[in-house]
Amino acid sequence: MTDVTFLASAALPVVIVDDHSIFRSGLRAELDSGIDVRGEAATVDDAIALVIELQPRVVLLDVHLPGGRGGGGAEVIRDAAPAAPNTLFLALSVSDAAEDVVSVIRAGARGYITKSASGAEVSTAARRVAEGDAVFSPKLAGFVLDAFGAVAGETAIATEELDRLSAREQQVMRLIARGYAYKEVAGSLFISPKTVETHVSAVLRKLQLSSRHELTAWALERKLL
Amino acid sequence: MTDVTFLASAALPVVIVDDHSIFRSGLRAELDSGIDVRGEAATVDDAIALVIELQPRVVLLDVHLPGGRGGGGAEVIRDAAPAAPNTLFLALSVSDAAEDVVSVIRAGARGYITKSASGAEVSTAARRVAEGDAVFSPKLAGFVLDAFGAVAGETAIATEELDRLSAREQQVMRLIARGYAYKEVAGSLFISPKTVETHVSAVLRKLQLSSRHELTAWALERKLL
DNA sequence: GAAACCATCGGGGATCACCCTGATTGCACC
DNA sequence: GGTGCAATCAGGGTGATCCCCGATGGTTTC
Repeated sequence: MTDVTFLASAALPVVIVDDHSIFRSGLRAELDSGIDVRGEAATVDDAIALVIELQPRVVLLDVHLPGGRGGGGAEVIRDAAPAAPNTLFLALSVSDAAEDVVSVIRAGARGYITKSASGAEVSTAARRVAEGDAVFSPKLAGFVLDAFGAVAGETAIATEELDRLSAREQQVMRLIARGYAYKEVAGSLFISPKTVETHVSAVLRKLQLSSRHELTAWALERKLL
Repeated sequence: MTDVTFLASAALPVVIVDDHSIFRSGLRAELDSGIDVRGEAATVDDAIALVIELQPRVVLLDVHLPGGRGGGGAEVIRDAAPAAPNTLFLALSVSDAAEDVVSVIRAGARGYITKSASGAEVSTAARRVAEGDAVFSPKLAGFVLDAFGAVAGETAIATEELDRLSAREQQVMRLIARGYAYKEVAGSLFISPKTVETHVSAVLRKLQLSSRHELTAWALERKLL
């Protein structure tokens, strides 16, 4: 999609949600001609009703909002999105605190920019969200990418301590760490509970742990489960 | 930062890395005047050397590349980035496979767009990367956001369930999840082991867990320890 | 072929974990 | 002033956990 087809297409219908009326009117004035502000709301409840009524393409959504059940912008997304399937949400906030970003992104926002952005930048961001893009302020980009990298790269590596356990001991260890009782482990490995006991003792001794609870924590830390 | 100051600033110095010469020349021709292509490379080794030599602001980097140790674009980032601290990498690829995206993002790329993008789109993406933004194609935006939500959201959800526990119960829960025995918890909180038992029972019931092992796993998953 | 593991099994016993049914105090809400 | 909840504690019980002591047979290693 090129800029030409873009400018030639109809203006982008948006709704502004923010509890500060001065900010709303400033934003309305600063947005460029490619953005068509269809409505405004100042509280969680008003915003939900307005979004469902107007079905805008994009909602410019403040993160901190009064009303509703105190969920702020995230609550608006959760409640309005099911009834507005073609609406996308772009979070606007003065804050770049991790918990704010997390809550709205999890709720389904397609972007997050700070209020220090200019009208032109917000306009561009709204269009990009409408195109399906994810938009983040420079400050947050690194944060999001780090989190993404963390979830994508969780492949635990070699553990020298693990090598000290025999194959059977490792097998028993994994089951014990998952919380299975001696009897259950015995049943699933077709051996006696007493044998399981012996293996567990060996595992605890070799790993210098003192209980199966520590074993669970040990295994979880190393992502062995 | 407005568009005006942007256009007024010097052209953005970039390097193109791709093993297809036709694509390189097409990209060079299609990029707008705000982009200054300083050089091109076709292999991993050439790319590393060129990036270190020219220190461009942005590298337009193909994901699949011959040469090096077979690491493709990710290898270029890993080897060149330490010696080019002010250089940012924007991945370009025909593929939108998860593993390709993951490898270059983990290596440190600040964006990932598919080769179906127009020259204007690549130009804009390069400028946005230079500003510190994270750029993703629409197709990938959802993928990245999902992954982000997955890793970042558990802390948010945990608080909801956590609120169902009284202050004292949370206190006991943390100690139990760390593997302390009833007696130890009792000693450190100056209450009777029997009271600890009562609290633990309440915690397990409220969280719908059946043993302290599950509690340990529950707490670790939510990074409460 | 002895030494060093590994895997298998058992008895006995001390402690721990978990559940049940109680109880008391204090605090807040209506 | 009753109703509810959080926090404290107790008795009694069942089963699980963990350690001690053993044992047998198999493989690998030197």
